[in-house]
Amino acid sequence: MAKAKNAPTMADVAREAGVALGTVSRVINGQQVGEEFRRKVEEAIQRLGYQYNNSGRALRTDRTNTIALIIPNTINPYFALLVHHINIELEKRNYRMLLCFTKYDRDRETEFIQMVRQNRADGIIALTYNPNLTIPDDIPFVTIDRFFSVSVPCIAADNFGGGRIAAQKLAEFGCRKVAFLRTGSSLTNEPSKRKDGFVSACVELGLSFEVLALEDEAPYSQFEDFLQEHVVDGKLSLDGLFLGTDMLAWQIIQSLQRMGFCVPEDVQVIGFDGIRMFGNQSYVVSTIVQPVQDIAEACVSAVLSRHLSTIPSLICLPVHYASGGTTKE
Amino acid sequence: MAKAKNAPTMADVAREAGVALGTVSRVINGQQVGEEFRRKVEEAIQRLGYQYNNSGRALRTDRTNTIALIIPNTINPYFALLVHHINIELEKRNYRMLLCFTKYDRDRETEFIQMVRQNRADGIIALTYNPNLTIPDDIPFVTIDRFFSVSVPCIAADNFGGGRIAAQKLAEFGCRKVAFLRTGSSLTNEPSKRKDGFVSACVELGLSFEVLALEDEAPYSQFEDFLQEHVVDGKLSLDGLFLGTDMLAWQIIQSLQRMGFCVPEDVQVIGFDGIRMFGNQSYVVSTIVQPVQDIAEACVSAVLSRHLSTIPSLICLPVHYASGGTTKE
DNA sequence: CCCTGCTCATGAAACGTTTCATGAACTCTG
DNA sequence: CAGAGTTCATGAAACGTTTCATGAGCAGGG
Repeated sequence: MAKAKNAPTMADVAREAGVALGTVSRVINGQQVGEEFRRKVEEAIQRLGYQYNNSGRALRTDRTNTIALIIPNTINPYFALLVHHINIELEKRNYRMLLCFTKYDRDRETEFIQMVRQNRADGIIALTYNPNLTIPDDIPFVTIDRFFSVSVPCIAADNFGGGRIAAQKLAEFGCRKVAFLRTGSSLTNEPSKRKDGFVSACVELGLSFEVLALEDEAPYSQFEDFLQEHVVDGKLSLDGLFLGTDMLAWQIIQSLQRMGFCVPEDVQVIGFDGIRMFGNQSYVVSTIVQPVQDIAEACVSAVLSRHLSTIPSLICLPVHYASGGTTKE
Repeated sequence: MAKAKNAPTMADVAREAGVALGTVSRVINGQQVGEEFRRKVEEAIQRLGYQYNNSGRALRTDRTNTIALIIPNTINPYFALLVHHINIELEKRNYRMLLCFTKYDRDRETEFIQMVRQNRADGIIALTYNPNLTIPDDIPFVTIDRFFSVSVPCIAADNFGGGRIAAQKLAEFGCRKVAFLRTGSSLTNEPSKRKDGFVSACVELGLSFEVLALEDEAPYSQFEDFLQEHVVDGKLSLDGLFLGTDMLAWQIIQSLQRMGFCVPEDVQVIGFDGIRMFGNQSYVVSTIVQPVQDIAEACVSAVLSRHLSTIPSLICLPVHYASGGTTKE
């Protein structure tokens, strides 16, 4: 069966090279070692085909070079993008990723933190859906898009600014009556600022606006009901919509089309996230693009920072608008 | 700083409970232990807030309960789906996932195997793009969609059957002149059987067909050239297309629309994979759906199997057709 | 009552690293 | 040339588990 049972160890290398165990360790870790000793050790490593064993190091140092990422899933393209870039960023720094899918289940989030503790990960990056989550104080903890307290760094896009941009764009397109729709109203989270920014810009721009914020568990049909309520004489009384996410924007566009309305002719629709078809194609809908790569970078440097407490408790990264949508005809 | 330095260990628990170290271990691992001892140990664990430490166990047993997944990225929705289901499947069995993104880079694949070795993962599941990859013989190794040799289990969808279904569907739709387009011709991989199945069914059904198999690195423009060559008198001389992947199908549909053709009125298009918009919406294109969940399950049970050599060297799982596409209008 | 066999807790060794105190071999300074 | 300082290899201890040989305690059979 698999695993060669008597894989050579540092002790074997030391014996082969005729040096002390500690010397081998220092060669491997690139520390100060005399030229001749280094050569002897390296040759011995070659001869024996020695393979470094991280388990030993983890036990001794209590550091695993692993960071846990807690996230609902990898199916939503925004999450998939986050996972991708965080992994790349970790890899750059020689860290591994321990991936935990919560499927939006709050109990699982708690269980995962426990599991992470037992696996001695060196830190946690979490995109959580439990506003009452108990943040561990024994492991460096960084959140994405969720502000818990000043002692827990939160990395987010500039949601407020994004909301403003959305309103400005709708105004540019000539919209006069707009609405903001989203789920997740129960969370005191950063994304809820999308609404705030949107509203503030609508006021400044003199746009008439409405806001529909549903609970997380609200059925999608409630959005359709909202649309129906705004149909008068076969016409939609709204000419611009800003949705909390691209996924919602996509669904709304489908609904509008089923109802016989054309996007963007009858009504402009803007989403949030910056999802692209297959990653490298055009944007799925017109959208406020999140700087996923920068977010990933910020999360990783924050969680790996030696002095977590010196990290700002809220880091906002700039967003931008991009037009998209499947080409009509 | 983070980590509480003197976290209690099994030895502390043993002392607190007044029992031997080994007894604590057996309680924790659910082995035969007297009732009274078990109770004492459990109470001590509670009192001390003891946390199990996996590093110690990994060192001692040389098993980490971790499986590495080597895959190009998580941005392509098909890969994202695989990652998701494999993770879920591993979690069921109390295993963790070590995720390695190759970005289609062959050297990275090799480097990852080395890294996995050092991290002592218990096995590897790989979707590789290097047909010359050296498969390690010291770690259980299972591939997705790539057949290497009889001693390396390969899990795949029934690509041949899928190709047949595609041809049958096109025939049902009334197509007479069809084509199969794909990249990746250089790999002697399972997906290339999509062509074989398609061709065999075309022959049986009396469809006239063409095949365009491009190298991996071929620019997308070559597909557009192919389409252009088949325009005669402003009409497309093909009425059905089968694409190697949904991504390609999606791109082709965009191209066709730009060229002024309607899908499916002018030409039927079928992809392969079963990608859905945001995971739970309708299929992006009409497609042959891969049983991702079953593939994940098969990969995990294979790689965790105690007797890898008894696993069939090729496992094919059934596919099915699903119609999709963004609703026209 | 002795012996055998069983159940089950004990204590110690082992896994492969890192790290630290020790000291050998030099070099420099006055 | 003696003493102080520097560089660098050594040997051993420690990290937190699992596992194994040992033996204590007890029940049953003759």
